[in-house]
Amino acid sequence: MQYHFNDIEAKWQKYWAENQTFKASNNSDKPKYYVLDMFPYPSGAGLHVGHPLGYIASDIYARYKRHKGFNVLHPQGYDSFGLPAEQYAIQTGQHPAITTETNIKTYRRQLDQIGFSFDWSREVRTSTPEYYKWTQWIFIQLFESWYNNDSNKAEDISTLVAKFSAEGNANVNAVCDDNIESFSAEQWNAFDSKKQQEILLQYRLTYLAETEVNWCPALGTVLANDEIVNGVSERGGHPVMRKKMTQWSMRISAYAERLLQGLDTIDWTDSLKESQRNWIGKSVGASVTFNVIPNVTLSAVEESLKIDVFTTRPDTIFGVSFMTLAPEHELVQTITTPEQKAEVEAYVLATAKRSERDRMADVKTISGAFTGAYAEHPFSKEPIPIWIGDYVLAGYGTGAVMSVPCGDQRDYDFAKHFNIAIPNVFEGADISEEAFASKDNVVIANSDFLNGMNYKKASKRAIYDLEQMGQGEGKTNYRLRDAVFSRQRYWGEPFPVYYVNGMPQMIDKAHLPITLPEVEKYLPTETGEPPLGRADVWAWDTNTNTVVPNVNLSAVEGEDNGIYPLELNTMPGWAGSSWYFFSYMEEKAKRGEDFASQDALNYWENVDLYIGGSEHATGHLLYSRFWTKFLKDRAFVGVDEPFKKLINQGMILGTSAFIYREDGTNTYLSKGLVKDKKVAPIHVKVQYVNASDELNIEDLKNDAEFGADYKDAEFILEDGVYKVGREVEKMSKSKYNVVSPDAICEQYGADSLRLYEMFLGPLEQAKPWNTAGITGVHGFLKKLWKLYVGEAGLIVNDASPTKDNLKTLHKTIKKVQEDIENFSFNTSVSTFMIAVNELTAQKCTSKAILEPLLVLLSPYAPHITEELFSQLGNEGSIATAPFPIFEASHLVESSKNYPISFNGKMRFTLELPMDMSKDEIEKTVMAHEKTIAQLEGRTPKKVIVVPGKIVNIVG
RNA sequence: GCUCAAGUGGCGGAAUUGGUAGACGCGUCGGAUUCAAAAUCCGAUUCUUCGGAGUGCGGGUUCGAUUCCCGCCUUGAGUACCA
Repeated sequence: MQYHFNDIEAKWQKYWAENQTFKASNNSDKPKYYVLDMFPYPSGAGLHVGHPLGYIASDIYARYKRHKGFNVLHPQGYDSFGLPAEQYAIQTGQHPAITTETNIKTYRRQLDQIGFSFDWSREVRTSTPEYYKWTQWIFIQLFESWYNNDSNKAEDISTLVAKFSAEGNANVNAVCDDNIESFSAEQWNAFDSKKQQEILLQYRLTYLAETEVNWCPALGTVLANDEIVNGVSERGGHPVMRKKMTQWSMRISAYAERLLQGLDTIDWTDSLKESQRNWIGKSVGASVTFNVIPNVTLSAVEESLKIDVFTTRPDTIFGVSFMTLAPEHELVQTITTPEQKAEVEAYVLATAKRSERDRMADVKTISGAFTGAYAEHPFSKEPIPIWIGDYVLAGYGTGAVMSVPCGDQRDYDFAKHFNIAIPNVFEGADISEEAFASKDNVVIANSDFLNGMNYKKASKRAIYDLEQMGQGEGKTNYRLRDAVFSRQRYWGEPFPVYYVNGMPQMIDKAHLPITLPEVEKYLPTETGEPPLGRADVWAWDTNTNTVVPNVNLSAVEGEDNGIYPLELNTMPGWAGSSWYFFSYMEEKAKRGEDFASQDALNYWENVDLYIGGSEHATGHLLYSRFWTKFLKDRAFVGVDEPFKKLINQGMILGTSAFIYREDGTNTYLSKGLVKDKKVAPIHVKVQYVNASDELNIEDLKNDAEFGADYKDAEFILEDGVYKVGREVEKMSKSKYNVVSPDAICEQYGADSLRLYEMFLGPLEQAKPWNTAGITGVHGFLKKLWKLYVGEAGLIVNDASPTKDNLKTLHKTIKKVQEDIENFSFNTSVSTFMIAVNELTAQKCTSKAILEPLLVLLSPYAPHITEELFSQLGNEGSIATAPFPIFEASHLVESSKNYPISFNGKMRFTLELPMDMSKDEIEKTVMAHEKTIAQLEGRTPKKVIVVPGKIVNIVG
């Protein structure tokens, strides 16, 4: 009987679906284990062999945990809101919901054929109203919350209102907007409703603000910082510029410290934690206030102008010889003297013209201008010239720095360039060539009361004195900015928000979801409003609590018919993906009444193992942590971190193939003939190239898409064949190097694909795909089959296992278990190959060996093992069979070479039985030592055995 | 520039706490089977001037280093005028 993998795989996939083999239960005596993949965006191109890598790894782990007696939750779903579907809709007019549905069908078919043990009863799609109802609900919860620094958590906005009406805002310690005016309880209670709403908005965890955003004209939308790569949009590579817009923002900065601290409690890779740490960018220092010295211009405007700066080096405050403001700083116009006005204005204009990208690319050129104004040093009272310079960024800190040229290289370069004094405040430091930027081995000098102190002591003292004078305070700064939450797109979650007198109002939970309206086109309106502005029905009727046509909006000023405009923006891609892992905790059919049932949340807690790409380090993974912490603060969930352990699978790369067209001709040269000739390398589809890099010219000429281009082309062969060039690149449709899992499954089977993807190399490493190698693992599966099934059928019997059989089995159990727990799936594939080769050589037919071997292999190759398991006479799925227990006694070898050392010096090795105890080894070696000592005419020395290592003889 | 990860045959990659480097697979070569091929099976395969040399390069620790330490080089990823 042959190994008919296609039949076997189809049979068992059907069996699993019909029997709901992998359906997880929300109550069980078994311990729980939650294994999650980052859910895919269902793109039109379908899956290529790179996509399932992480899914295969997590599936192996999930199946292993089931064998180990865990109640495993292993769900899958789709991140189905997104830009590609919308862009496709703009081009074709096809509704994104329809393309998304089509794409999901393709994905589902492709996932099913690989044999994953997903519990599909819990599927999530972020674009369905049943799901985004709760995304909208979470948004409302954020709106209804503020961050109390005293309790260090988010609280209901009502506690803030209570404080305001009882004592005003003087004692409120909240994370909020800058420059909030202070008011008393009396004032608060006297404010009208609109004023109160405006103030509260400055405290809410999601708030409307006029912010400078990254505007992408080509995409017609704003982008978050993590959606921009090298100054262009991550999707499409379009230019991005700065623009002021009123946008919803998420006050993630409130959680900066907890997001940082939380990293110590989770099992993620160091590099990923490091990325998040850098992104959060904590720096500890002080804010220092400099008073501007009044001059001709200023006296007319304001007497007591102040400039706040942030510094990490308050210890060097006596080294300040100038100040630098960002050209965009709000005080620049005010403080500039008439003599300097022309120069400063020219400089500000020149900087504004340069794009963000130019400014980033050009860090070498030093430029700036003197404002003519001076500030007073808080301690020495010396006048300090105030400059502007584009090396100071408006967006970080206060947009102003105290420049200490002796201690900061950029200040140093600036001072040298403009001939500003560089006072040295470090004892023994040479600053003739460059600044002394180290914080270690610092002794402060020329600094009055700070002299002789180190960095730590001087900083502390400087801060203390500044605080006493009211000229500054200790301060921690974070790079993490609040996240813009509005997108000018159609295919996203609508906000549950309408506006009364320009103030946002939340729609009550009872009336959610607010579903996406139909629009004719998916482009922004002619007046520049987001696509939702095209909807005929997009206003909120507070009388009926329904969405109604916009035409009913009150037209006459002062009239109020209770119908108001709805928010036109939609939420960003990361909204739905920031909480989907909680939604899986309940079956689709049982969702609805609550965002997730408390029982389910309490049972599953958080994700035990999360597998996905590292490209989400500062996006999805940070936002999910933020929302989880928020939901925990408001007692909606019980956990502080969403993902306990995280593994980043490496990318599978494609091997592109090139043909070489000689310049100016229609002639293509085989690779070896190119030499010095001028040629243009052109990608060709990899399916037309065999394992020896030989091109099938006929197939290429018959290609439906490009065949015509080559009809009249001449191909110059070498040794009778056309050889292509090869290059390893990212697998991508545009590089024609995509290998589809469908073809692999058809030709070799899903089990071969699964084994081969694992065999390719370490999970976390990037590695090139090479289809030729799959014959190795496919051959292994055939050998495995032949070990169980002969010409006439099953050849497994009840023969008792030999010592060698047992040794092979138990060494395999040990290795495979270790490998799975360490996520080194590649080496266990080798282990299986060795085991099957050994058992074949041993002519093993014993069921006592061959049945446990199937269980070991079943996470990797679930179909063939199910089939053989069933042929061995077992009822039900192998998935629930217990993992075999390792017995060390079977591995005892007859002897081993022990290195013997004298006083740490290696002298000889001694062959001793493997199972000898420590005492016995010592005794045996001692006997040898006595003999040697007698020959060498000395007294014998003491023998010490270091277990597993070497035998030491000391004296 | 900074941070992190990694450098081992023709290729993908193995090597417990430092203990016989190159497991396993691909490819290549040779053989068996076959009229022939596919498929299958068996053997060889780091280099070598046959002395040895060898895990990016140069040092160090050790009886012993792919593994630990120091200094370089290269590649990949992330980040960037962060005060």
